[in-house]
Amino acid sequence: MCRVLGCDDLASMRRLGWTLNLRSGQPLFHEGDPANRVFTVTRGALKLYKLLPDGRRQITGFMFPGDFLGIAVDDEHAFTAEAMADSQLCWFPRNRFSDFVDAHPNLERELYRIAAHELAAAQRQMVLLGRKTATERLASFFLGLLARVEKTEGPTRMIDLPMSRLDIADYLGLTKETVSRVLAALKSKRIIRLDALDRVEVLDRLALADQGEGNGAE
Amino acid sequence: MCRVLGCDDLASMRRLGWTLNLRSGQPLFHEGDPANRVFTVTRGALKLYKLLPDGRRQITGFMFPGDFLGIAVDDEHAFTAEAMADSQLCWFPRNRFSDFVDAHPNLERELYRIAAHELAAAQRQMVLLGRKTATERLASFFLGLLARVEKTEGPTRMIDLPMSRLDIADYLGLTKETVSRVLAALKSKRIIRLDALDRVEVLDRLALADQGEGNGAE
DNA sequence: CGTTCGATTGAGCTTTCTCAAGCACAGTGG
DNA sequence: CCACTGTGCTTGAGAAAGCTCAATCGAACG
Repeated sequence: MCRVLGCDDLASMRRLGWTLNLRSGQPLFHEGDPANRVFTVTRGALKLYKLLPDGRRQITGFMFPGDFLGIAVDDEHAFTAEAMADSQLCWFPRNRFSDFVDAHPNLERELYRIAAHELAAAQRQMVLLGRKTATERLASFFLGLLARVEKTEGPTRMIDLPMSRLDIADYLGLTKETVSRVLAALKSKRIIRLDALDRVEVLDRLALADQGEGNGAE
Repeated sequence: MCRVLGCDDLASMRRLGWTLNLRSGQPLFHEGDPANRVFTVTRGALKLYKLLPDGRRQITGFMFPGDFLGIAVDDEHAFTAEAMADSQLCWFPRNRFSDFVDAHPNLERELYRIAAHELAAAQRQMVLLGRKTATERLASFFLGLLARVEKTEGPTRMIDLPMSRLDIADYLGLTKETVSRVLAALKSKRIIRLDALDRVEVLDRLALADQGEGNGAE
């Protein structure tokens, strides 16, 4: 029904997939759940997060159409996945997926490639969380989203934000209030414009890059 | 001469490996360098880090004997690797390694498994960096080191710290001063003892776990 | 319209950082 | 054998970034 990975020679896999729809706010699975399926996002947007026992939350990533969701250790989900907007996914039973992977060495390699990319992204996020200021975090966040949009849709200055301020805060290791304040500051400096609450226009990408990449003195 | 991965059926690979020695403080490679080799640590300890243009540093991980070092995107290193103590590694040319992997499907799977584990560790570190207090970060750090030591050497209360306070700080997203102060606090609470500057004894593992896992009110 | 919920703004506070001084230990040379 | 020196660690005091709590705003929806 739908494809799970981007590999061109995997079209045959489409026949094995089921479709699943999620309403905004609905969880796909929880941290600790047995990971007996693998997914590809086909529509919408999800957030992935981990919770501390007292409720503090860290969002470890956002998923958009085309993203693969199924890397797991010991067949157990390491995070919760929840729809931020009405979403559609394609899924396979994991054991069937494993069989399929066994039969297709290229797919194994593709899977590894995806994991390596996610690892590199996680390392960049560690730098952000450990060492960047609030302004730098927001700037990096927007540049990352922009790069992602432009990869599929070509050059643009508009970014859609399917996530709330709280989600952004929990992704960047800040509070929603700080996110609001930094957005206000970036607006007043004419670096961004808020077309709507959930839609940002990047007015000055160079200034944003300056702020985002830790070039020392502003 | 030495093995790169833990897979038992890969003993034959040992014949392909070269040995490399590093003095404490010596870099193995830098972020951005072409990644034309893969490594396994056989002795010593390394730190992996990324720098911001202005010099701020985030250590993304530490490597100990048995650890594999070679996951890369686009054959480029995403971080710098530097010896924290005199170290020994085993290495292969990456292209030869790739050929070998092609010929051994199990190895490909093992590689994926390693990447998945590292990704899970990176996600836990994001929670630490984004949401934990200084005390919680140190507690989690010690518990992680302890678990790692115990995995190979059985139950113990002693942890060796081959890294400096600055390294710990740059791993936990703190300053060396804060690390020192938190250590002093944990000492005065009789939760840990400093056998030497680079050697910690865990006196009260439960208290450490309480502090480390975000159980809210202390 | 009134309500609701997320976003924004404000004020004061806390944690952690910064800067600076002091300490301890290892290595060196008198 | 012991001062001397360098380096990393610790401790202190003040500053700052970001957090908390609280009030207000504003768009969406009945």
